[in-house]
Amino acid sequence: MPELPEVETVRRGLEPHMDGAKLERVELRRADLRFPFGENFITSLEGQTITSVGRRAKYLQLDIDNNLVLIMHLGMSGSFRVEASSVAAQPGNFTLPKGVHEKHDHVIFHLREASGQPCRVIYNDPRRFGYMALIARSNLEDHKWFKDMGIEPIGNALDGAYLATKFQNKKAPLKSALLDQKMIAGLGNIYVCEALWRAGLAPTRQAKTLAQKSGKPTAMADRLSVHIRDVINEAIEAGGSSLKDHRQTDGSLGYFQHRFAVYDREGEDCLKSDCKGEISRMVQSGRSTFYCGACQK
DNA sequence: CCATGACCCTGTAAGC
DNA sequence: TGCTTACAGGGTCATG
Repeated sequence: MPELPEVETVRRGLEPHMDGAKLERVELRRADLRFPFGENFITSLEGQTITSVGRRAKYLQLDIDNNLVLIMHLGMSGSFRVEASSVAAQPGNFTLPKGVHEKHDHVIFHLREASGQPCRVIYNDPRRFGYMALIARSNLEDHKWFKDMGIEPIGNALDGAYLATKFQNKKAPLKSALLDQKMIAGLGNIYVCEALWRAGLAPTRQAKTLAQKSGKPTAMADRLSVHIRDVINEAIEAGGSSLKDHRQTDGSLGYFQHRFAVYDREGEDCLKSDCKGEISRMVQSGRSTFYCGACQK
């Protein structure tokens, strides 16, 4: 499910329950996801308190009060659900009703929320492309997953000048360049397609054609940067996209998929006013690209 | 440097 | 109804 807007939606769903919560028990229902859990995964977490629930690109980052960071990546099919009591916790030994294991529930965090309420956070991942790892806070920036990571697509760092500079000598197709996490981290297949359509730029165009010889940003690079930021922000506001029934942590559905202009719309009419084209599908670097051949140049 | 394909794993939908 | 195939939001690795 996970591009940046979906991961951010998950983060916002987890934060009220996990920020300040104590990890009373960590239950692993198998030895690995995509990678094995570290040997000390459980013992490093149990009894500790979560001090913040953050995100970098498509990675969730939970700060633990023993100077470790719990990194969680959702892969293609990972999701969380929260089981919390709706009634105020009673003093003493209040506990949640026994939970029901669903297929592909792999990790269960048994929490005591900052408020004192008991809570379970359950990670489910049919394809197991997701992963979790503990990294020392002091080594985080140097870790292989983060050291070459590009800028966030939302925020001030992304503008036409950044794109023009980064793409200066890039012969790769624009679509591939935008998927490169070393350029912009967190952009995935869907939102790249959507941003290119909004900007009226062909996914096949060489990335370097957005950069001027002088190195100054072109109108195209400016336009693209604006549309990337807009589409990501709009998707976050909409609670992400609910493909394949992916749900938010409270079980509700995001609805941004209803606003896809090109993704999964092969053969349908282009939605740009005055454009008579229809949406095509092609494969670039092994992934589907959806685009309008008539208005994306 | 770049492009392509295989791979990790399971579920779903389409086609026969 | 069953079987087979293609495909899916990510990311890494080997190969040419």
